[in-house]
Amino acid sequence: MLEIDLKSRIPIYKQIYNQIEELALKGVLKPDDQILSVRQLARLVGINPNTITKAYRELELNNIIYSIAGKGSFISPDLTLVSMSKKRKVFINLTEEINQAKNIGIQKQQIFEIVSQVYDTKSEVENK
Amino acid sequence: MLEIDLKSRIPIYKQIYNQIEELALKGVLKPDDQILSVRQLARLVGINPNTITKAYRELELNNIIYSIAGKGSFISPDLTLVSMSKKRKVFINLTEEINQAKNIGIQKQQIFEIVSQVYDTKSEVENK
Amino acid sequence: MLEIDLKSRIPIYKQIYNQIEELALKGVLKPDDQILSVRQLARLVGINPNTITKAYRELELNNIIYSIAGKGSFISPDLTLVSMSKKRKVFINLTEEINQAKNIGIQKQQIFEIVSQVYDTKSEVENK
Amino acid sequence: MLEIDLKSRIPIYKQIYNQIEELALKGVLKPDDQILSVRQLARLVGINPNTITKAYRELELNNIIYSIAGKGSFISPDLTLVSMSKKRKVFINLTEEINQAKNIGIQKQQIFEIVSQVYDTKSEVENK
DNA sequence: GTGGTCTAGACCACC
DNA sequence: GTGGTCTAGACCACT
Repeated sequence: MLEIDLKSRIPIYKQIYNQIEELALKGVLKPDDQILSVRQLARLVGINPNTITKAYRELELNNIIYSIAGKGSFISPDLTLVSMSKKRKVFINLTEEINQAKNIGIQKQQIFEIVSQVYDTKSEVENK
Repeated sequence: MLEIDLKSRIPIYKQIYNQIEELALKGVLKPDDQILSVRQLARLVGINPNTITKAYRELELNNIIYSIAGKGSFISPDLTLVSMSKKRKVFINLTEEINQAKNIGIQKQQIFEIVSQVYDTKSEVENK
Repeated sequence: MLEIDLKSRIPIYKQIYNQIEELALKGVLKPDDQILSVRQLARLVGINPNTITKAYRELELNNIIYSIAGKGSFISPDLTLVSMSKKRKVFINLTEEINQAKNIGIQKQQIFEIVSQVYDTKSEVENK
Repeated sequence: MLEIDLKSRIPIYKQIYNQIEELALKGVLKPDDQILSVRQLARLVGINPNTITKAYRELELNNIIYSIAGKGSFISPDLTLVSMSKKRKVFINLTEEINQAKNIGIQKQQIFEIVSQVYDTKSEVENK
């Protein structure tokens, strides 16, 4: 289900966060789907459960999953809201960065190349 | 000299910042050139001097201009350093943002549209 | 938490900036700690919220804090980087300023006095 | 009279500026003393006259010398004013830098060491 | 509630 | 004249 790169500069908990978020926002995981428990996932990917807990905590803070004590963790039902607000953020940030690029004289064409390069390579898990 | 869009969702001070940065980094404004005073520019574009001050302050913090109380504001002499370090940052951030956009399912085409929208805004310098 | 001297020739926003920077870089405030909101701090020290905003803005531009509209302001997680690059800068600038002082005939003793004056200002953290 | 370091990162005109300023502020050159003409000094130190001109122009702008067409250049009579305002600036900058040093946890003792190091080495011409 | 932006108007020191 | 600081009060979007 998940791929962890132990050598990456991206913290492991963030890699887990990003992949679950992506699966949820893209609809692979449906609302109210139960996801693996902290311990199950920890065993599966061979990572300390505390790290998984940290990822789940952040996912819960951002309303991507919800956890019920004694039962498990589930995908939030109101993901469209999350998705919308996240999309808005990305749009704003992207516009800002493109503006910066324009300011220093980078050509439109160069940006198209970066875009193509990102979209035409395998999925990366870069996030912030 | 500058064009302000009061209806834009980009803050006024940021619009001013962007345009002066662009003029400076592209070399239209030369090192040690004096730029309009806070009050002059405020009168010219019809907005509050505090808003101009905010833009100038930010420009100064980023070493794009320097201000001398009682004398005026001037283009920094060492813009190549700014430009170099900025170029690196912009490439990194841009790639990261595009990656995020991809991760949440935004299509390549939509990004091209944002790019075009930013680049096709009229601008005094955009004539190459 | 903070002490403001309204009669000081150092601007209020700079006093606030300095004290929060000091608390953050010395590790009293930990990464991701939430700090007082603009309005809370304004009420606490009895000055205008805009002045606090100015201090926080500067702290954010220098990556010492980060602010999220609607949530609050927090200590940056990557303070070691800030601290490192800042240390280099301070050493260079300090040496340069001392050199200038020497060049215009200021005595060593006078500089020692300034240093003592700055360091012997009461401060919550100055207890080592 | 003057020492020029062609390999220094400090611009030659600035080196000349600094040394004449130092001689004037320390009283080695007295008010209304005539200094070498641009051409004389250029020949003496083996530098292009344009560079000397630039140094003299800045000295005149800062009221350290005054030039009379056809007669030559002279040390300003009101150097105490210059000296005072320059001293004030240095005091302010120095205080600011020491504050910064304090903020990142540099000890008083370390600053004393830098001061001693600067004062106990031969005169440097560092300036900004 | 939060931070972000903007205005209007004031006073200061420096040039 | 210049930039720098500060106040008082307003509106916005987001949580």
